[in-house]
Amino acid sequence: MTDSGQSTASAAGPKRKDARRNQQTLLDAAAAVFVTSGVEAPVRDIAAKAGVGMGTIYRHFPTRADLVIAVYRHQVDACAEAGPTLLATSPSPHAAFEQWVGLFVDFLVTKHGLAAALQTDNAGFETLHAYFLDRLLPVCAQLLDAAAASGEIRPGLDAYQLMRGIGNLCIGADSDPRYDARRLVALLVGGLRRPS
Amino acid sequence: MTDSGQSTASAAGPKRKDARRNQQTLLDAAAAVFVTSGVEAPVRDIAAKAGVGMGTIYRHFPTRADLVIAVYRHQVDACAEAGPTLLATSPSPHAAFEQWVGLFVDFLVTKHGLAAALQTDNAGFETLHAYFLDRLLPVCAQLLDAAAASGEIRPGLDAYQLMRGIGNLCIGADSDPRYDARRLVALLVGGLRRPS
DNA sequence: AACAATACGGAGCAGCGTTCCGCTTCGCAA
DNA sequence: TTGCGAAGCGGAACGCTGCTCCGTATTGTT
Repeated sequence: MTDSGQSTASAAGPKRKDARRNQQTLLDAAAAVFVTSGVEAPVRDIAAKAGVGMGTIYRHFPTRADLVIAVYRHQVDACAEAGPTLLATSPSPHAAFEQWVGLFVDFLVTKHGLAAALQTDNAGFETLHAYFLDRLLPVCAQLLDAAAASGEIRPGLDAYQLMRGIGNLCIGADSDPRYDARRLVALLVGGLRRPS
Repeated sequence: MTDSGQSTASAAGPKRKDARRNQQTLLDAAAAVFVTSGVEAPVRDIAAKAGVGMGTIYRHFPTRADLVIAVYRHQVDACAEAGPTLLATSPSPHAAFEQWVGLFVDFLVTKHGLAAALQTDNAGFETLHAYFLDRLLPVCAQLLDAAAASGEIRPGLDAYQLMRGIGNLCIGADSDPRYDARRLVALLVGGLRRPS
């Protein structure tokens, strides 16, 4: 269930050349449409933008969630890999933790509708939710544990809840200038700080 | 635009008796369906449960949001009225504020899918969003200001962002036992506390 | 050049919110 | 009681989704 390269866009790509080309075209089109219309843009729009039929899209990406994952995979991976790096290069675990949270929030906030799609109740996007969790939860947990171990924050909140909370706070952060998700997330993680 | 009794279920109800009866039947059916299937339940289900046609539902409640508002109006009003009361009876403004937040969170968390529906990006529910804001934002602002004036919390976060943050944190709180919205909200408002 | 294997396109299905209009029911007036 | 306009009703129908299915076209191998 945690495999990669089978149900989601396979790593090497299909065998035939036209198929590989279409897959890339689709990824580019999807990325473009996601920027303008959000992650929940109609599949037909993406197919039209790519100049392919509906069948093609679903053959390459069995589910809309798979397409979203494929489009953002690199950035999610980058975010995951930034965790250990920050932990190694930051003056304190807490600083690393806060920087990583900032990275995560920036990512979510700049992807129109992604945070909302991540919520489980959104039908058809469970795979997306699961992917983010698989990829980022261990990283978040590591940072959180390190910060707790260094005594800079109160322990007792698990990484899962923290990530869900942060994700939730990012919902609708675009499309509402009065709402500043970064600030609220800062407040939330500020609430974790140990009252020294 | 802030009137009541016209576009949403009118206070006195329609003139004919059958219409008034149907309106009540619809409210009861909707309330029941919301409990079992959530706020985003298909309109057809509600009509079926009430034993009326689609036309009837849309004549009484021009929009699904109007129906949701009508169903929860009493509870929202109660929450709004609790604000001043708490402020008058609590030992400190900050205590009143925290109690009110607790009330608000309890309300949201126990209504399956309501918090999610409140987000603006959810098409067709803008009216719902607006109603909650109209009704609760002044109350929240009053409590927040009082708590800030008493020096118990840091000023600088407006009530709008706070309410949106709380609402967001409540999304998906049901249907996920691992997620405790109350706790995260407590953390968030805890982050507001003045470091005395 | 022939032929599997593979991929493609888009019509079609089911489920949603919402609209529309012919028919029914209500309640008043005669 | 009866007549009748107005108010209300039901559900077929529309447009929009995500997703499936299969006849047709493309590919690359023999």
